[in-house]
Amino acid sequence: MSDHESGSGLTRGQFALTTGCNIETIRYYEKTGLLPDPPRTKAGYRVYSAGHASRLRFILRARELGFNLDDIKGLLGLEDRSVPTCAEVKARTDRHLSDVRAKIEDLQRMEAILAKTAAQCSGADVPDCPVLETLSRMRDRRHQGEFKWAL
Amino acid sequence: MSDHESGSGLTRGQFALTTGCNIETIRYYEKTGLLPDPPRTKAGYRVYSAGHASRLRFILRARELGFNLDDIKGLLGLEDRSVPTCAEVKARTDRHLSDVRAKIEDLQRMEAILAKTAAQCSGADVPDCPVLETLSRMRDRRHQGEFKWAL
DNA sequence: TGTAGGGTCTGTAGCGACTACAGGCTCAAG
DNA sequence: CTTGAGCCTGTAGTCGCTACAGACCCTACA
Repeated sequence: MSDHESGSGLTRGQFALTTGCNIETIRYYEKTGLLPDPPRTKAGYRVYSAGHASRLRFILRARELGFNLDDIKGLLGLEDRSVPTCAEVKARTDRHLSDVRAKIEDLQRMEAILAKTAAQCSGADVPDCPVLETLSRMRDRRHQGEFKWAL
Repeated sequence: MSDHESGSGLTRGQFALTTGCNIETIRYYEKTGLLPDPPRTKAGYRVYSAGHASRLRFILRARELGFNLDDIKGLLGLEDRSVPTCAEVKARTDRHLSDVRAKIEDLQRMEAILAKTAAQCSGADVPDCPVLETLSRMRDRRHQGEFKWAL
């Protein structure tokens, strides 16, 4: 780098490697305001330092726990003012936790039905199939719209 | 309807109401080939009949069990030829079932950590928070990229 | 000094499964 | 004949990335 800044700065590629985050994801987090715009070299190359790394790791861990990016902005205090209080964080976490539990329940319902019907399959090279039977006859559960998250 | 066809045809709105499916979703399923293009009145209005209804219900039930639209095309025999064999359906179902189980496990991991850390919160109006502590210090699990489905 | 190759820059499009809207047409009731 | 509801089409937005095109820059080697 003709442009080299004193010592510890990382390029985008190095930053991606050391944090284990996809290089394009980093740019996306900057665009959406989760990561601050890093300083640049004269040529316009980003230069990352330790502060960026610890914030990115925070974000990645929050994603691992299933928080969405808006939630993470809240956790980082990027929404209204500075660091949120424990009460605010707890409220957000509790909301998220109940979402997670609801998803688990939905998936367990699916799992039970799928396992039961698949177990009835002959596995033969014939068109008669218990799974298709189930899908043709299953009673409406009026849960439509509640399971949409599952894709 | 000046255009009325003999008896049992439904308009798009009626079809949406009786199947409980969003009106735009129906059009989307037609566009993507899951539902056949229905016949039209002279003015271009769609006319749905019993066959459409039972296929749409099949699709909605498969979605309730978490099958994606490609899977559903396969289940409906829209991919290669006609009705798939029991063996093919079972294979698809088993694949889907193991996806569902993997998602349940991921969510349960999240749930455990979230519940544990949220339980440590004072809930007070202070900036010190066990959740933020956890997110700042959590060990890397090297599961990055495996939980991405969860949003 | 020239050049080849890698890395970086920007903006934009694609994924899946919808959902929503704009602007126009048609239909039935009053 | 008007009014308002419903239908038509095409297109854009959602979320969290991911991938690409075309340009620029930087280093290493001949």
